[in-house]
Amino acid sequence: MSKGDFLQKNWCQTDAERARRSLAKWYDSHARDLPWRLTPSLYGTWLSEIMLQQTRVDTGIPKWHLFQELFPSVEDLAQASEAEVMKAWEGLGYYRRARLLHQAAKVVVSKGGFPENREGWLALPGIGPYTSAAIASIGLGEAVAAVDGNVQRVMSRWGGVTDPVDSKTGAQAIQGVADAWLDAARPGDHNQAVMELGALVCSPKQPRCAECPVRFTCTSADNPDMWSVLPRKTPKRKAARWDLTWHVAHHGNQVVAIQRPDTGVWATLWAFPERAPSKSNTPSRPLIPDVVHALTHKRIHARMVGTAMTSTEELHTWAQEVNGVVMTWEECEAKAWPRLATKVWSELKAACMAGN
DNA sequence: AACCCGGGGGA
DNA sequence: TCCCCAGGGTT
Repeated sequence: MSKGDFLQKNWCQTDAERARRSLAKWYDSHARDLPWRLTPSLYGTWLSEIMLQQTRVDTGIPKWHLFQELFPSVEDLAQASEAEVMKAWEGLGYYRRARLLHQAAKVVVSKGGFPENREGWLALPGIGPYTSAAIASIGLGEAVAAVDGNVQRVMSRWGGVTDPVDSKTGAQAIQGVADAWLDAARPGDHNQAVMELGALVCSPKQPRCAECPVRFTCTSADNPDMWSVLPRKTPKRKAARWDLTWHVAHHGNQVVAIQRPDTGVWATLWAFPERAPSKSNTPSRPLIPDVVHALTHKRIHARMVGTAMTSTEELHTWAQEVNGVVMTWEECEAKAWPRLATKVWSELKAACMAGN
């Protein structure tokens, strides 16, 4: 490191070492009893890290238990069908994670076991810089600093990093602080301690500086002018409106459903056609009030339109046109559907059945 | 570097 | 409403 770099920093290695020791002591008494920490395994750690990508711990816990029950080992996961994995993942979002997890399980089994270092993990589908560092440090004891959203927040505030954390210079600065903090003797506990600190104390709004174990070396401690603007991030576009219509062609207890394309929103999940039946003898009618469903980058205004077909044959003809499938409601429920569908499912079904 | 990809919870 | 969450992949 050059002399100029050192002078621009408002923290030094001694501060980082103090913070590390203080944090370790704090973590000993504040670590949460998360399920994957009780009987640690590479498989359980891997599952948790994939599920917790952009997902809150409290949201991930039930799914982690479900996967442990349905797919107790990486071999079980690899042998399961993609449909089974997607159904288990239903509702958790970012469905590509489930497919990449499944693909990675097959790779792991074909190679006879889990990777033995960070580089090996990084090569697996769905494993990036953060997840590889997390698994390697927690599961293999490799001395690497894992940087997630919590760490970005803690490090930017503590070290006074004002460059956007998602810019090249900002990311390098964050990595520099995280590396300086790293406890190479117990990197797994250390990385989890930093994240725990970010989740429990150094929260996005109203951080609890009075309870913070590293406040004595922190650039932003008790300084709202600092912590309120850190971490800085490049601005994101607001969600665009998406007017979506699902056409539910139904007859008796059967409907026409489609599997969505393998790219784009809700890839490979099941849904209803967005086109209206072309030659139905009966008029279409809205089944339920329009639904507003917010995604990160799309604000969906969904209209559910039903068409009562006059026969099962007509249902099949329409299914062929849209490359769909005729299924009973019960058969539909065995597939993985977007949250938009599951949250109105019972009303949708009732409205269709009432229209027959 | 910018964009895409879900869904939910807290302020 | 807005922001953020144990991010990764694609362009």
